[in-house]
Amino acid sequence: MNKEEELLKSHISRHNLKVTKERSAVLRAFLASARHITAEELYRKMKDENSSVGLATIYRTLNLFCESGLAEQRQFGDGQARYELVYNVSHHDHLICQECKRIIEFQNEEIEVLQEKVAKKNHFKIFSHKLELYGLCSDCSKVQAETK
Amino acid sequence: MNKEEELLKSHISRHNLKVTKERSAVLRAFLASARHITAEELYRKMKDENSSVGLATIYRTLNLFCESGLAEQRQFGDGQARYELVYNVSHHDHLICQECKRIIEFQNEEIEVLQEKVAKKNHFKIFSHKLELYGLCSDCSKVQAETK
DNA sequence: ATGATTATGATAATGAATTGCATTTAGTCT
DNA sequence: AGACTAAATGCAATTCATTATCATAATCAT
Ligand SMILES: [Mn+2]
Ligand SMILES: [Mn+2]
Ligand SMILES: [Zn+2]
Ligand SMILES: [Zn+2]
Repeated sequence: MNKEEELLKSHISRHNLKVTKERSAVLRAFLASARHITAEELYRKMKDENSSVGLATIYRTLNLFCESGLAEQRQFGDGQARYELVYNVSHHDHLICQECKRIIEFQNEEIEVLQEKVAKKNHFKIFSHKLELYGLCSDCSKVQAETK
Repeated sequence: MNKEEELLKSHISRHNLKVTKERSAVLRAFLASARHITAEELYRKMKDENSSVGLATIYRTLNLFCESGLAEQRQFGDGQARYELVYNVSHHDHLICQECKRIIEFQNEEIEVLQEKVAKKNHFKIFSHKLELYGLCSDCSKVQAETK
């Protein structure tokens, strides 16, 4: 049993929930898929692999992952929630290419410190934050330069 | 005719659109309302002031404002788009109180510079960004401290 | 194994936002 | 001013992601 499975099961037992084959299957598929996956994408992926779990259950299970601290939901502005593993993954923010939809992760401790400074100045207590940089990745910048 | 009206009318004529009483009314109401208003809120406000414009037109007009560079849309995670005047308003980011929903604006040039640095390191070209700090404002922190 | 409780799948419902369409309006050209 | 054309409006219908409902099935403590 891997760390992620352990975390989920501990959350499940702590809340009088039940371990089901669907939940295990969704966890397996989730851990095996690319970061920042949508519910619909995960649903299709599982269907393609002949392990069909209802879409409603995918949504329910992804929410469960978030409640357990295993995953977090992201909104990158395209109207679909994306989910990513955050357990045993260090905090990071995102660069989002508006052309190819690529998502690049980055960490910047200086920015984090400055955020706290801003909060302090405003007597504000930060619980979470969202920093997203939208634009063009290097590949797409090149293409655009060539085209014109 | 104020600056905002001028900007909008210039966009309108440049795109062979038309100045209508509805658009003028929405602009007036928008400029007179609090920052970060939702379409629904603006709709209600106008209805209350006996200047009823259809909700679809409110949406269409707010989109027009965004296209003209007068306003920008924000998503603060509650599932409803908010709009704010950005013409002749300097760039800023937001602190959002999860308790009372208050929105505090701040500017931090250091963070902006660091964002560019991150982008450069990743050969990324930034077109826009979103920095939101979620938590408790000073008032709500106080209440929470007293309650427990 | 039983039984209480939780989970699932299928489908309906929700809610913000957009769209189609018949009608109205704005702006331009006589 | 009147006529014409393109654009705008209101209303209802539609879309799309997500959640809720509910009958049935599965889990798990006893
Ligand atoms: Mn990430
Ligand atoms: Mn603002
Ligand atoms: Zn790209
Ligand atoms: Zn507050």
